[in-house]
Order: sequence, then C-alpha cells, then structure tokens
Amino acid sequence: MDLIAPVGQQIRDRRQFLRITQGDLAEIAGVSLRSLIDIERGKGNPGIHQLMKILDVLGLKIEISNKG
Amino acid sequence: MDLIAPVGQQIRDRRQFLRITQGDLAEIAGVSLRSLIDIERGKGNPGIHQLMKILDVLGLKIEISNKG
DNA sequence: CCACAATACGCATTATATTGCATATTAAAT
DNA sequence: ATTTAATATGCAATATAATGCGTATTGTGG
Repeated sequence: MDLIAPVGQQIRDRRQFLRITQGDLAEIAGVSLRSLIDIERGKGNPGIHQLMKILDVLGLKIEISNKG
Repeated sequence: MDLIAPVGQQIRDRRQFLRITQGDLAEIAGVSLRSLIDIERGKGNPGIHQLMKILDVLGLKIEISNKG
C-alpha cells in the first residue's frame, strides 16, 4: 500500500537537485526531519498540509488531473 | 489556511458531474460521509490516502508539478 | 582506515484526523 | 406546503499522524 512512494521520490529527486539536506528542507518547510524522511521513503500517510509545506519550499505543487 | 479548498471543489464538481451523492461516493471510496463532506468543504487536512481513495473512484489522480 | 555528516529507524508521547451519532439546514419532488 | 432526500455541523470516541530522542546505518572527504 505504498501509494505515496512516487510522491516521496519526486520530493527527494527535487531536493537532491537543489543540493539541500533533509535537515535543511525540513527546517525551512516547518516539518520534523523525521516526517520528511518518512515521506521521502514512501512511509506513512502524510496530510496534505504537511505535503504542501514541503512542496512549496521545493517550488512544486499538487494538481488534480484525470486518470490516464 | 484553506489550502485544500480547491481540491475539495474539484472533487465536488466531478461528483456532481457524475450525478452521485456524497453518501454513495463515500461508501464506494471507503471513507466516512463525514470525512467526504469536510474534504469537499475544504475543511481539515485529509491524509493523502484518504484523498486518493476518493479521487480513484472519481477517475482522478494527484500529480506533482512545477509551480507557475 | 578514520572522522564527520547525512540518512534512517524504534519507541514513546503528543497532536490531529477520522468516525459515528444526533440533529440541523438546505434542496428537490409531488 | 409537505414530505423526503441530501448536505451540513457539534461533539465525543477512537484511530492515526507528527514529533523528539536515542541510536544505528550509510555516505563522503581527508
């Protein structure tokens, strides 16, 4: 049931592209390092707020679209 | 702090387009009617699983994209 | 190899979402 | 206008996410 794994991967990819650590991203986004780690790893079930705080810092956003 | 209001609105729009009730959608998606109501209204902070269960039934999906 | 930084995980605590129930409000149909 | 369905809200109970701490593992530069 690893529904958010792809989302976590995208977050990680983008973070690494920007060359910032999990610790820094977590602090800037205002979430715990622990939470960010879990999200990147596709663990758990983050709230949409939590997710948006992180995406915001990375210059990303959530979109709803039709399924292929 | 109504971050998910637009998401809720999209869910509602799509549901109404499909002419199903909140009760039916909630049941099919496997979430409580109460939760669906709150999400459509932009209240609270649903988990991504919760959200995906609903989007799935509606033939919608979450995408991560660059911010404009 | 060694030291240091970054990432990861188990566990307990705290914060918050989810749910059900009762009840209210709103909308639709006859 | 009356009845019935649909949508909405307050509240209490339960489930689950978020966090912090300690520690382990992995990665990286000297």
